[in-house]
Amino acid sequence: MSYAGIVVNNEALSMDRIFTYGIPQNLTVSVGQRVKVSFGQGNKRIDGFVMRVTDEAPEGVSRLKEIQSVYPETYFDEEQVAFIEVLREKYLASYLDVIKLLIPRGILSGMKYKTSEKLYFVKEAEGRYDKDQYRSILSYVKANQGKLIKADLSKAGFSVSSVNTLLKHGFLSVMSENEYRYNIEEYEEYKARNLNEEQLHAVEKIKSAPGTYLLHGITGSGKTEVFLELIRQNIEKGYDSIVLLPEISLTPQMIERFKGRFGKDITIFHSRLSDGERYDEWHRVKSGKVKIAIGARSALFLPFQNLRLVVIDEEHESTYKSEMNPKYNAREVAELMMEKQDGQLVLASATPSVESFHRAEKKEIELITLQNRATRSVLPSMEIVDMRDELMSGNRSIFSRTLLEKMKERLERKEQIILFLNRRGFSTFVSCRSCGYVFKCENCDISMTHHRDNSLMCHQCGARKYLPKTCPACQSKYIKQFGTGTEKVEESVRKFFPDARVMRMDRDTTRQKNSYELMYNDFKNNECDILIGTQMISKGLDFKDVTLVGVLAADLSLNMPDYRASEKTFQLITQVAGRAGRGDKPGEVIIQSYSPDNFAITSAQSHDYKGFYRREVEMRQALNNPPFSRLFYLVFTSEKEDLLIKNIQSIGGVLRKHLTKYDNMILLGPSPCIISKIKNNYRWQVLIKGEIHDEAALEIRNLIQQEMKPVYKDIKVSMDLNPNSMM
DNA sequence: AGCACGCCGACT
DNA sequence: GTCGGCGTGCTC
Repeated sequence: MSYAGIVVNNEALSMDRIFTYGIPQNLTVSVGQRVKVSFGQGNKRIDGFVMRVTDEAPEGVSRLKEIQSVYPETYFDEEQVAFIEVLREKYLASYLDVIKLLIPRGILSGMKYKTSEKLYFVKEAEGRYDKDQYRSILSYVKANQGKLIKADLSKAGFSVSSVNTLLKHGFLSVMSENEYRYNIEEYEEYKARNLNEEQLHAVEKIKSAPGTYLLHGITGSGKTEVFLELIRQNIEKGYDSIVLLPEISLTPQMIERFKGRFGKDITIFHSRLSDGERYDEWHRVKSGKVKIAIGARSALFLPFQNLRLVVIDEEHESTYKSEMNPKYNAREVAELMMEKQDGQLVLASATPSVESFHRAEKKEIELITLQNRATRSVLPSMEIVDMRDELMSGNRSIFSRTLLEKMKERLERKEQIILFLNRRGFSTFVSCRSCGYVFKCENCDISMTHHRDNSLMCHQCGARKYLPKTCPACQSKYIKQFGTGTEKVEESVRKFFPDARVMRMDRDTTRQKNSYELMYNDFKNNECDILIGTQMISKGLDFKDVTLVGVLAADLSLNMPDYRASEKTFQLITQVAGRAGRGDKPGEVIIQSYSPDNFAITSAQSHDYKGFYRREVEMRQALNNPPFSRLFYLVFTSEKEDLLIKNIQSIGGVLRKHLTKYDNMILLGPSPCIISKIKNNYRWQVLIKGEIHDEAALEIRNLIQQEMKPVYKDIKVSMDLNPNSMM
């Protein structure tokens, strides 16, 4: 008898292991297949996935059960089992979590192909069927062999019962065909452009050897053309390619470009697809019909057979890190995949992450630079406006006088304006309106958060102090809590320029399926003068008439309680500035700030990535932040606040003791999370910082699971290595 | 997670 | 005696 090692579809923590089932004589079972088994005392019928098949009987198993049935499809092969194991350990996830990445969503709920019954002509009318109505149907079907279904004939005015008669007597036949639900919209051909010398050099370099490359190209330097050429060459060799983009960059414009170049042998894979569409795209890849995938992070797991190229555009974007289990980072996973395949991973950005650039400096990955704009347009001129001066001169509005003046000018000249305000979800900080002083934690270099009892608290280490009545730096009384959103901007713009056509683009206004495209087209067709938006407008948009970009509050991202606040600010300003002056007319950017001397802002102003990077990396090193350390972020949640606090304190003690066995690993907290309660669940956090290698993280995970066993029903734990955000 | 087993108190 | 309430432990 053969045996199968099976991961069962049960989310429970203690079920995360491999169970052995017997394979009955009448079934053929192989690795990667989905099977039905009975499980537990109740013999509940559940699905499982085959991880291995052996002839050796399992040891120490008293009651061996047999597999009941097998599904036809195979979701992974033996090689990928090792990959599943690696991801499971690296991201502290379960088998099931990882397997779910590899199978299209909707599979577990039994998704099926959508089939359609296509009609075929068989023979000419004869005998008592030789009548006009039959002959016309037959000739119509003959002319459209295999293209029509009954509904089409009905629409064309034929009688469906006559069609049925012809089918019944063998004049017509039907064949059911799988119908793919992918997007078959029309697209214009996007011709290959001649690459300039820099671009050619980049292509040559990348294709010369397998490995990871960091493609650092200023905005407008034509990185996309480099990808397109690499993909073309890859296809020529019969290999597959994946291009990952942040969700917000999957603009119609970008999709047009890829489809226009490579036709329909491409899949666009993102979160807006329905389960059915996702299922179909997955099968198109699986069956080898598709050689290229463009998509968000999850596209990385499409079942390509010969994947040799992965491009991660805007590699600095945080969306490549999953917030859900497994909390994987697409950059790391892609690298693992390409190492195994001897393929190439291209990380591309105008503003590379500090982490990636640091790796390039250490020669772990190869740096390739594109220094010139591909088109003849020049980089926009950048001006910083000190908002403290505005306040002193009695201007309390969101707009500086300079910006207002420039806006007026553009409106008169019928040029377009983009106003950017990075009001992302949660953010509160306290700052002095007169001198720009921001209350920060002395230990952590992050902004302190204002609490209702009028205290300031550091949510990283738990330090607390009272909010003084006057600014510690300049004694002014103008201490204010900040918070302005795009809606308020829209209102102000309408007040200042009642005749201007204004559009606001953020998560609230683009919720509906086509709203993004509609707004995009309106703006493109000059049916709008001023576009106000969040991150969403910071990248990918290419409008030739935009000559002014206003960054309303550069400080918003700068004062986030996050060690990457400066990095994010530099990236955002640079990206959004890149929207200006893409056509013939030169662009101008106004950056409004209360801390105009901050190096993140001044470096962005002078288009100086290297300068920014140098300063930032020094600070990271001084504070032992990544990339010089790793962070391990643990969040404990419970509805029972007192139970949570009691347990978190003891966990804190146990952890602190455990960490003494490592050098250079410190524990911050326990402290309440920045968002201290979500949906009636109280949240406390612990942050471990230091040289946390994967094994140490696993050990810590196991220790915590052990410690939390008695209260596992009441307290949930989330663990994230190298988290994106710590809220 | 879900189910069975088993130990204990309350009640016919 | 016996019904059921929940704590404990196992699931190939």
